[in-house]
Amino acid sequence: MKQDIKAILSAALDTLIAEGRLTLDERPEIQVDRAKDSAHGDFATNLALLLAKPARAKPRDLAQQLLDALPASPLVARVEIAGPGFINFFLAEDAYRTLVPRILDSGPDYGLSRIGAGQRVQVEFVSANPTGPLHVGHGRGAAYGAVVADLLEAVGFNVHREYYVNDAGRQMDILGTSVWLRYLELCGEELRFPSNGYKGDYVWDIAATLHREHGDAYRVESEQVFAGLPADAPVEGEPQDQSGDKEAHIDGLIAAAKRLLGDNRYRYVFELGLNTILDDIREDLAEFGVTYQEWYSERSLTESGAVNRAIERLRESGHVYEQNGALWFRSTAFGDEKDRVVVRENGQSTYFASDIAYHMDKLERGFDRVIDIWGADHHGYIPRVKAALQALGDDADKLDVLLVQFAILYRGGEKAQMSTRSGEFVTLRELRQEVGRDAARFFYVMRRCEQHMDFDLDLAKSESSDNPVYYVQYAHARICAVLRQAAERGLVVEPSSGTHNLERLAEAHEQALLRTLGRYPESVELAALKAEPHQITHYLRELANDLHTYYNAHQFLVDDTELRDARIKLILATRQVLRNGLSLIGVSAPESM
RNA sequence: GCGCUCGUAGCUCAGCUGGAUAGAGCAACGGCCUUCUAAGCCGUGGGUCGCAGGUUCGAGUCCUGCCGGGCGCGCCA
Repeated sequence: MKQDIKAILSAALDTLIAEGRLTLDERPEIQVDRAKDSAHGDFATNLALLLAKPARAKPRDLAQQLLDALPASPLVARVEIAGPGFINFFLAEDAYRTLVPRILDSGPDYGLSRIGAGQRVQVEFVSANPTGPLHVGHGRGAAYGAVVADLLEAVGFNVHREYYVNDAGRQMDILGTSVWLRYLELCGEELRFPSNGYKGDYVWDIAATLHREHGDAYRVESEQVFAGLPADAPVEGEPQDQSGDKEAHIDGLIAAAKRLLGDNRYRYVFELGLNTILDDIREDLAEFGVTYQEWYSERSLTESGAVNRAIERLRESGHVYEQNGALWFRSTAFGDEKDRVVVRENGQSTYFASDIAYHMDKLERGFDRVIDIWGADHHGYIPRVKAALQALGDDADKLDVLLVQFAILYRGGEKAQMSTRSGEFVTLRELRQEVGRDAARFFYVMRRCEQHMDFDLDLAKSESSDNPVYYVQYAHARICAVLRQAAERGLVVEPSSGTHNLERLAEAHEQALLRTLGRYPESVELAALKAEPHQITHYLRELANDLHTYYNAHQFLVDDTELRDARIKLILATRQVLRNGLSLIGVSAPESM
C-alpha cells in the first residue's frame, strides 16, 4: 500500500517537472510514512517540505501543486494538505477490504516480498568455540541470527546460514588435554587438574566415553605427564599450593599430551572432544529451531591453503612486515588502532590469520553481502577484519558486522547469571528447559540487539497477559476456539469468496484490525532491511491487541449470516498473519491454550 | 588513558534512517465474566528524551563537548 502511494506521488512529481513548473538538480527520494494520528489519514509525505528549499518555494504552495498533479487512484479516498506542508492520504474503505481475500489467498506467503531480488547473502552467527555447551549469551545470538536470516529470506534474498567452527587452535588443545586428564583420573591416576583447564561436567562425560570404549589404552602415569612442567597458578577456592603462570603450565601440559600420546592418539582424543561437543551444539540449536546450510571448519582453511594464500596476497600488496620474528599485518594503514600479528614467532598463524582467510573466502564464494553476528565484546575486532578486506583489494562494505549484547537473566528480581552448581554460565539448554522454546525465542528478539537485555525468567514463564508471548499466542488460540465453537454449533465456517460481505465490517474495531493487517508487509520489510527482529514482536503485540479488543467488544458468531461470514473472514485473515509473524520469529502458534 | 556503544515514564522498552501534540507493556488506582477461553478488555494518573551547545523550516533522532553505565584495547580464540 505504501508503494502505491509512492507511485502516484512520483507520477505527480514527473508531471510538475515535465511541465516546467519545477526545476530540480536532484530528484529527492520520496518518503511516505504511516500517519501516527488517524486524524492525519493513513499515510503522509513530507515531499513538499523536502522540495521547498531546492525549489525556493513555499512548502504549502508546492504541496498544492503536487496535489493538483496527483493522478486518481482507487485506493485513495481523499488527500489534504496539513501543518507546514504535509500531504495526508486517506485511503478508501475498499482499499482495506481487498486485504482480506489477498491475505486468505496468499496464506503463508502474505508479507513476503522480492526486494532482495535474489541477491546472495551469507549470515554467519553463533560460531561459539566448541569447547563447551552453548550458554545464554550464545542463545541470544542464535535467536537473533536465525530471525535476521529468515527475515532476509522473506524479502527475497538468497540466504546462506553458516556456523564457523573454531576446530583449531589453542583453546581446542586445552579442551583435548582437559578430556585426557579427566580420563587419567578415571583410570585411577592422581593429578592436580590445571587451573586453566575446562572443568565442566561435560568434560568428565567425554572422558568417561574414552575410558569405557578404550580402557587403559590412553593411560600414562601422571608423574610422567607433570614431570618438569612450569608451576600452575593457584586455583580459586583450593589450597594455594602453586604460584606460577597458568598459561605456561597448560601449554606444558598440551605439549606433554602430544608427546606422550603421539600424533594419532592425541588426535583421537582431540577429535572425540570436538565432535562430542559439536554434536551437542548442533542438537541444542536444532531443538531451538536454528539450522544452518553449512558448518565451516576453521581447520579446513589451513588445510586448503587458504590461510597461506591470504597471507601471500597481503605480502604481494605490501601490507605485511616482519618484526621480532613475527609477521605483522599493517592494519593501521586502514584505520585500525595497531598492527596485528598474523604469523607468530613460533611459525604458527594466528586466529586472525584464519579469519582473514575466512572472510576472503566468503567474498570469493560470490556473496553479494556478508553479515557477521558477533557478541558485543568482540566489537574491537571489526576494524582489523575490515582492514584486511581492504588490503586484499576486496570491497569491505559488503561486510556488515551486527553486534549482540549479552542478556542478563533475572529470577525473583535477582541476577541469575551464574549457575549455582558448576560455577559456569547458565546454558541455553537449561534456559529452554526452564522457560520453553517459544518464550526463549520471543524474549531474545524482543529487544534491539545492541541493547543490553534484562531477561526476566519469571515473566517468561508466567501464564498471564504480562507475558507477551502468551498474549500473542492467545490471540491465535482464541480465533481457533471461535472457529471450533462455530463448527460445534453447526455454523458454516467456510468463508465466502472475494470481498463478498466485507462491506459489513463497519465497526471501528474492525477498521483498526484491517489497518494493522495491511501494515504487516511493511513491518517485515523494515525488520529485514534494518535487521531488527523486534519490529516483528512489536507488530504482533499490536495485532494481538487489536484482536483481543475486537473480541471483547463484539460477538463474531452472530445470527446475521452475512455479518458472521464477514467477521469469520476477518479473523481468519488475522489468524493467518499471526501465524506468519510467529513463524518468522520461530515461535509456535498453538490452536488452544 | 584511548576506542566502540548505550542513556526516553517508578521498572522493562518502542519511536518507521530528521517530521505534526514523544508512545506501549508492567507496576499504582477504578471498572467489565448468565454471552465465541478473564492467559482478555475499558478507564485514570505518570516525561527537563542524561547535561550543555551547534546544524535547519523542524532534533528523542545528526555534529561537538561534558556526565554516567557496559564492553574492548594479547604473538588468546
